[in-house]
Amino acid sequence: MKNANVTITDVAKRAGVSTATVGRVVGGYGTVSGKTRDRVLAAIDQLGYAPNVVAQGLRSKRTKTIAVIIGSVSNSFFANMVNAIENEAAEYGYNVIICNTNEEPETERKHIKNLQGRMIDGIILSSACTAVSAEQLREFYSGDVPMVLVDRRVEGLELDVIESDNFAAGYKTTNYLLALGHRRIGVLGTGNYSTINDRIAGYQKALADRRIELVPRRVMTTIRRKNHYNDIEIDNYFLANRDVTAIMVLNNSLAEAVLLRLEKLKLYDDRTFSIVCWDDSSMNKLLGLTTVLQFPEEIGREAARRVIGKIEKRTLPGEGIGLVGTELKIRRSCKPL
Amino acid sequence: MKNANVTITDVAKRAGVSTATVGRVVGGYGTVSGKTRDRVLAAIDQLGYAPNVVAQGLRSKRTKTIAVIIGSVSNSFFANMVNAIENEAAEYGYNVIICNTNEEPETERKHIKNLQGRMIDGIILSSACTAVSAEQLREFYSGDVPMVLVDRRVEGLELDVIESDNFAAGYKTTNYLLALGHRRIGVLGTGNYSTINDRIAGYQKALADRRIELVPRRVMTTIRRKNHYNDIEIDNYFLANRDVTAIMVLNNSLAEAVLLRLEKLKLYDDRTFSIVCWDDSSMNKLLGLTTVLQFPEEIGREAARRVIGKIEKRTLPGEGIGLVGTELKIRRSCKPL
DNA sequence: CTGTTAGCGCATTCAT
DNA sequence: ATGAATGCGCTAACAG
Repeated sequence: MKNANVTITDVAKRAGVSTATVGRVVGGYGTVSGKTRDRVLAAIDQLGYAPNVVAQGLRSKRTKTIAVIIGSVSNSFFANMVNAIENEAAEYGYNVIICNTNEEPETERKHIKNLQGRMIDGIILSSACTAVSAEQLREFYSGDVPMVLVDRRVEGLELDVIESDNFAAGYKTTNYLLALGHRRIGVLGTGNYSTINDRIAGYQKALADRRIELVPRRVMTTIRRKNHYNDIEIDNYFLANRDVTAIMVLNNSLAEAVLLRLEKLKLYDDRTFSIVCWDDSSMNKLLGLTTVLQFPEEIGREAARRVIGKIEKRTLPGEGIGLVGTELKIRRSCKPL
Repeated sequence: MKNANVTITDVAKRAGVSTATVGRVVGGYGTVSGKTRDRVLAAIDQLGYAPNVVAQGLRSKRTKTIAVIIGSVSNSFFANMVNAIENEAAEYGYNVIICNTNEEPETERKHIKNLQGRMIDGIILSSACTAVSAEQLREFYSGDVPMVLVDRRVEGLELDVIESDNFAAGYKTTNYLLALGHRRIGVLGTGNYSTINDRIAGYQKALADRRIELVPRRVMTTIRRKNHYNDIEIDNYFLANRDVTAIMVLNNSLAEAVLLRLEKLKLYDDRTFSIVCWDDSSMNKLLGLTTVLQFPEEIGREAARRVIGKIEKRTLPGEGIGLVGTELKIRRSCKPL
């Protein structure tokens, strides 16, 4: 890549004007006569001048950069979200820096610390922390840099959040299974994030609506150890819950592990029960799995607009939606009882 | 996030030394007495000072940032690669900016143009361009900024490349099918990238080794229109190639489309032929698809080390491997004839 | 071993 | 409408 060696001074010399004037036409502020503008433009073109964003940043405190902090870009939900963020940001001339936390609060802390010195204009955060103490809060966020939360809420962080309507999703999915006649419905999820908790809350509400007893052992939310799942735990769940006739698997990554175990246990082949998954994939399509579709692209797009709006202190068109809907895509993995 | 408002000057005042001295202890260069170092360190700690990377960059021409230019982070191969790049870069204190080209050379051009002014230290590029004219080449790259290619080679760009050994993969996969007794083997792929071409070259070599005739109609490489596949084209392929007994699908994204069509056409269910896919996924595992595994993490890791090595003009441990091996994961989708 | 000084490229106030 | 001058926060000579 060519280096940005040609500076505003070179352009000024070439055009026979001062650097201030060049700055005016490049930055589009102040007033410049048509004639000099043309001359400057010509010089810029001839020299192939591109403004040095770093110098601009140092001077103006704006680096046209936003950071996205997520668990991992390998997660397809985040990948699609980041993709949308990047596309949207590019529209507005922003670059995006990605930071993987691997879902470790400590790594998240490090990234934020590192970002301190980078004069980032804004942050989009899907935090690995489920709750933040007052003290941490100060370290994490003191209001200088615009920040929006995505996908998950964080207790103690009063910030804009763009997230799926997880409660509604859990509620309508459970109702769908209930309508098919299922009464003993299992739930498997991972982590203590608001996403999972909201979905489970929706599930509970649906049961309560029909005065159906909630059996705690049917809800399991801790099946992970460092990015891979514990097969034994999954097996034990199914052994202890042979009575369930339907299950909801709240994570896309978990679904694969569960199905693999079910195949081993010869449970899924027997069509012993119905199953609903979260987040679509080629697997879900090919296997005909009924799936709750989220729209990470929409969440990403909106999050990008939201931060950029805050950065530029203006309202971007379409801004305002914090809750993004979901769709229950019915395929053939749920049967009436 | 807190802003990086406390500067080197504040620290200097606090510690009762000059800014130069602070710079020395922060930057770890020059010589500082133990006593003053302690005083500076204490001041830094008290003030919560973090160096302003933007100012550092402007001054030292090093922003500790590398850019990754890819088709899309939504592509799981790239997502895993980017993930590894970010992890590795973080180890060395670098941030990574992602740029999606959507596989459009024009968008790629725009990103590179934008990057010009950002004082990026290095670039990792998976180009949407299959060949670059000498003129374009000059615009793209003049050697000032270290750049390495990943996944794909670009004709006319004499740069380090980190890629899968696609030729070997195509060769061994074809030989595997030949060993099972297949003689009429179909190939479906997308794009004119070196990846696809190399795999096909391996296929051709394997056939030639056994003096088996190459039938052009069995090789199809143009089934895409703007990120989605043309079902009719896929159907036509299979109608025109009813005689093939095995197929190799060279793209992960294409595999899904192909399987979906096969399901519709009732071809796969009939076990009419054997199938090998590229790049693993939950679908491949659940469906028992024999798959050529690539290692995007390894490619990403190596690419990161390579650019950083070039940036810092030193050799990082383990550096040097440009060709990353693949693994033919045999499952149950290929049957002897 | 440490301080002084001079920019890096640009935006911006103050003159003119 | 335009130019001169200043400084953003830091590094790197150069002195001492």
